[in-house]
Amino acid sequence: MRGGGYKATPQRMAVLGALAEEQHQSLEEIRGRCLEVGLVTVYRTLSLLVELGIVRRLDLGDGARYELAEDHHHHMICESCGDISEFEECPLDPERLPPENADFEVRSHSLEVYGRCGACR
Amino acid sequence: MRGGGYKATPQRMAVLGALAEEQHQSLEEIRGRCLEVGLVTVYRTLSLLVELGIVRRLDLGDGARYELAEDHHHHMICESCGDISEFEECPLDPERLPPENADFEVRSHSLEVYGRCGACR
DNA sequence: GAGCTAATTGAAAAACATTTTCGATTAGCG
DNA sequence: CGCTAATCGAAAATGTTTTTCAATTAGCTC
Ligand SMILES: [Mn+2]
Ligand SMILES: [Mn+2]
Ligand SMILES: [Zn+2]
Ligand SMILES: [Zn+2]
Repeated sequence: MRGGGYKATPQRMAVLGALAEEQHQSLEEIRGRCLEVGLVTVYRTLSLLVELGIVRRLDLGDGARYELAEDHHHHMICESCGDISEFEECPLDPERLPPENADFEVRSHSLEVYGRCGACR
Repeated sequence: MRGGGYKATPQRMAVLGALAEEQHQSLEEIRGRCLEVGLVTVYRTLSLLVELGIVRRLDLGDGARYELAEDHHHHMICESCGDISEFEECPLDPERLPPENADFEVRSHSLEVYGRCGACR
């Protein structure tokens, strides 16, 4: 973070701290964990962290959510209670990407699985 | 559409016509293809069509996009020019879903592949 | 440790996106 | 041809994100 000539401000530390407390939070949830940081700064800091690759932004249909960009993983989303859980084992068959005949250089992918979690069945 | 007690209004037909012209359009793009339909009605009609399962809403990070809900397929998104292309062959290994030890009933999934299209290399 | 400066912050305003309201219109039915 | 519940749309309300700009400050220099 310092490397890029960015200042380590208390606001940025607070947002990072909020992100560390829980994955997949909305901006408002993050904001709730660092009320001393101005709204504009939360927006700006999240944009910056995403830009720097420190944070990943998720679009799961109910507005943006943010998570610390750790290892490659995927999400299971319960359509009943909205719970989001993670899993690491990538069920993609690398042989089949890119698809046959497609002239495309694959850089990354995102996979979300929808259904019902154990608690909701 | 009639089945559910909904009226087949010219506005709804126009929005469906716009959707048929191209996949993955934003609301504003759809609106551009049926200027005779009021903005509020475009919002309402898209919500209704999504509700009815006729249209699918995509969240690819740059705002909502809509497509006629045809067969199951996935998307390749060019990070350079933004082009979105489709492919049908699902590269998921069904053996590996749900992941081991996960107590989750899989209903559906969405997969997006990011990279560079042929034209952008 | 004090001083300097470019980076950062935050309150207010602006811009943009979506939903609600409610009176006017109309598709579909008899 | 009426009737009526469904639909439409302009305006207002609400919600979200970005821009502005004056005040503050982190990190560097001396
Ligand atoms: Mn995650
Ligand atoms: Mn598609
Ligand atoms: Zn659940
Ligand atoms: Zn491209």
